Amino acid sequence: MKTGLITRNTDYAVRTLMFMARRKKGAVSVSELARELKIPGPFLRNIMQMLGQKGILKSSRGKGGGFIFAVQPGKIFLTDLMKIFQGALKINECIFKKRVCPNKKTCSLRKELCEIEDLVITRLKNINLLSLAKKDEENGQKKNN
Amino acid sequence: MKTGLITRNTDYAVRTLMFMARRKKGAVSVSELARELKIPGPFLRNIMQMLGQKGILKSSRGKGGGFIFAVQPGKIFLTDLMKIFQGALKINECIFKKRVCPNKKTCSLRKELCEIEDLVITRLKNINLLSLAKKDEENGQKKNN
DNA sequence: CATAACGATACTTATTTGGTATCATATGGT
DNA sequence: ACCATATGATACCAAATAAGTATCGTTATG
Repeated sequence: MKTGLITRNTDYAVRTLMFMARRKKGAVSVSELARELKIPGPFLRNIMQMLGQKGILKSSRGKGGGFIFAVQPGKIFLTDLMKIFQGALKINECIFKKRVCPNKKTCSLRKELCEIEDLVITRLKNINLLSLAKKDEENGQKKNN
Repeated sequence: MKTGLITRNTDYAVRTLMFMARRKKGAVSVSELARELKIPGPFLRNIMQMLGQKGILKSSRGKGGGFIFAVQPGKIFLTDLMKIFQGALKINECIFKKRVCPNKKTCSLRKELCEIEDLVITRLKNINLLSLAKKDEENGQKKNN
């Protein structure tokens, strides 16, 4: 299936923020992040700028500048990033939205899909960047033992 | 979000099969279905041919010909149709699949998404065409009272 | 004042999705 | 026999979305 749950930019954003959460220290530049995470530099730049605009990150310009969290990683949820990069949280869009759908109210397919959508969104809402980063670290340590 | 759970052809297939399940009678032609369901004829034709090839429907050619179920609607699941039109059931594709992902094993994002994927697929596997059609009918009746 | 950073924004390219078109073959009714 | 109406197979086209680049400008530091 090519219709995935999260897109590339959301994914990159998540991984980058996870990296930053673990790294702690001060501002990080896009070029360092791109190098470290093997993400195309210019693309990551867009992503970071977006996160800045949306208030997730703060930026400082000039030599030694870069990005730091404006919001605690524990308070950044996967759904926030999905909203930023993918728009409204919907995994099921009624095909007949724009056309005339005579049975929007009665459509049982729609009902089922909406239920599943709710399920997914509920789960996604509970995933925050801090816990993701922590779990990653734990898993990494296990692996090394 | 544009990355939805089911695509147009799957959706059309579901609605068409629901229609056929309720209609019962013998073979139905694509042109009738297209007219009735307001789906672009040539597109629906592809869809129906696909369903024929995959053994969901049987077809008869010539005047009076058309499609009938080869499998009982109660034994056709949403996941079957998704597989046919959207390929393998995956709502989360690891971004680094083709590249080198150093932490596929430890990636906590991946883990979370896989869990959600399982949840969704479990639900989808339980949805069959007969029950969809029945529920639709019930809902329609309620509406009319 | 050069260099290294971000801000804003426009542009290009690749992929996927949605939809058409065409030619061939089969079937039933007159 | 023949024509209208079906599907079979397949190739093609177009619109939308996703992924990635490029450029010019501004700000800060050493």
